[in-house]
Parts: sequence; structure tokens; C-alpha cells
Amino acid sequence: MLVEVSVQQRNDDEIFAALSDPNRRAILDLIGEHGEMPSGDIASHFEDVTRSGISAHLRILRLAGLVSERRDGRYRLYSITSSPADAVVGYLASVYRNSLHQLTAAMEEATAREADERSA
Amino acid sequence: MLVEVSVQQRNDDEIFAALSDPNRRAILDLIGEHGEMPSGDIASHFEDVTRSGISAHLRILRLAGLVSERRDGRYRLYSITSSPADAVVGYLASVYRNSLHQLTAAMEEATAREADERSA
DNA sequence: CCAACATGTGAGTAGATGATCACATCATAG
DNA sequence: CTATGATGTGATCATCTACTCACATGTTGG
Repeated sequence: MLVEVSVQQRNDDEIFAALSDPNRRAILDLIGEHGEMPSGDIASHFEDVTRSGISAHLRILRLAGLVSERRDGRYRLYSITSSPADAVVGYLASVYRNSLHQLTAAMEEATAREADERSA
Repeated sequence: MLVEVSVQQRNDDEIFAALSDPNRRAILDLIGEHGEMPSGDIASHFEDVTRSGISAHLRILRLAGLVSERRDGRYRLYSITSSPADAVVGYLASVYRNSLHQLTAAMEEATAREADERSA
């Protein structure tokens, strides 16, 4: 069990470190909105970072398990991986255990808003 | 609206940056578990970081709005602030909109587990 | 096979960051 | 008031990190 915790801890490190960079969060936003997309397309949305930089970011996101890569010919298509979010939510749930209701309220609101947008 | 978004963005930057450091997350864990506690008590739980270092970490957590400070005599008591977690959950909900159900499931499970532990 | 394309990678660099030490501040007990 | 305790802060330093550039790798069309 202790080992599991320690492994989980290291995974947390990678995930939070990956999320700490604004450009990486922007990449996640982009992929989340457009769905699966190739590295080059992602890079073309960034004026201040070269393709190389984006490639490095994608590597970090991939190693953290936040995105997954699929090769199609000369393209590498990136998409959002959903499971790691559980780790983040789990962490928050543990720290904010005394105000979990606020978290669930936020989640429910977000879910409702999403459902609303979907039906619109 | 754009201004609001930009402000929110900057707040996100601070929050995610604050959460990116393992020691700061450990501090949050500690405060979350013990409830309100003074700076020195927090520092005494860390072998590899001096009191000064912990103090600097607390400053970052405070500026990010993740903890709040209350002065009582010569002590400064720190406690968890709950609202900023909403920002994190909101961000995750936006990126993982296509698998929100997984997030809510994780939240519900966490809530249930907590309620279970509470009644035990 | 070869040229053009899509992308990852290694070297190198400027800037951010986490840590310490020494010191400043402020509260309190005597 | 003065010594002690609790804590924050400025200077400094080593390390990490997010870039860029040049190059390597693998793919496809002709």
C-alpha cells in the first residue's frame, strides 16, 4: 500500500508539473476543443513558441498521461486522456475534504452547464 | 468579459504554479488534515526544508488564495481556503468536457468514501 | 530512389525558482 | 524595557526549465 501511495505521489508530481505551464494548459484547451489533432496544427496556434517547443510540451503532457498519441502516416495525432483528471480531483478531494460539498456543487454546475451547451 | 477571462487566467496561473511544488502540496495536505496550524508547526514536519523555506511556500500559497492567514499573538495560523479549488475543477471540467461523467463519478466516489470515513 | 513534409531530439542559453543564511519585525513573559 | 520566541524578508546561489536552432528520423508522392 505504501508503495502504491508512493507511485501515486510520483504520478501526481508529473501531472501537476505538466499542468503548471500556461502553454501546456493552452494545448490541453485546444485539443479539448478541437478533438484529436496533429502536432503541427497545435503549434500553428502559438505565435510565441516554435514547433520544437510545442513538441517538447507534448512530450511532457504525454509522459504525464494527460494526452495520448496516435501515429497516422507522417502525422502524430494527439488527443485528451481522461483518466488522469481523476488523480487531480482525488487530490483536491483529499485536501478539501472539509468542504467537499463545494467541490461537488462546482462539478454539478459544470456538468449542467455542459449539458445545456450540448442541447443548445 | 475578456478582461474577466484574463483575470481568471492569471489566477489560474498562480493556483497551478502554487500546486506544482510537491512541498507546497504536502503543506496543503498537512493543513487539510490538522486544520488551522501555525507556521512553525508546519515547518517542523519537514526535514529537508528550513523554516524560511516553508515561510516562502506559505506566502505563495497565500497569494494564490489557497490558504488564509490569521494572526494570533506571535503566531500566524494558516488554514485551507476552499474556493480556489473551484477554479481547478472548473478548468478540468472545461478540458475534459467530453468525459465529464468520469469526473463526476470520481467526485461522487470521493464524496461517498469521505462520508463513509466520517461515520466510521 | 529522391525531394518535400511532419515531427522528435540534443546542445546551448536566459530566466525562473527553491533553498539557505543572516537579519528585521513584532508579540509576550518577566 | 529587555530577552526570548515566532515569523517574514533580502541577498545569494545552484538547479530546473522553457525556449530556440540545427539536425535526425521516418513518411509519402512522383
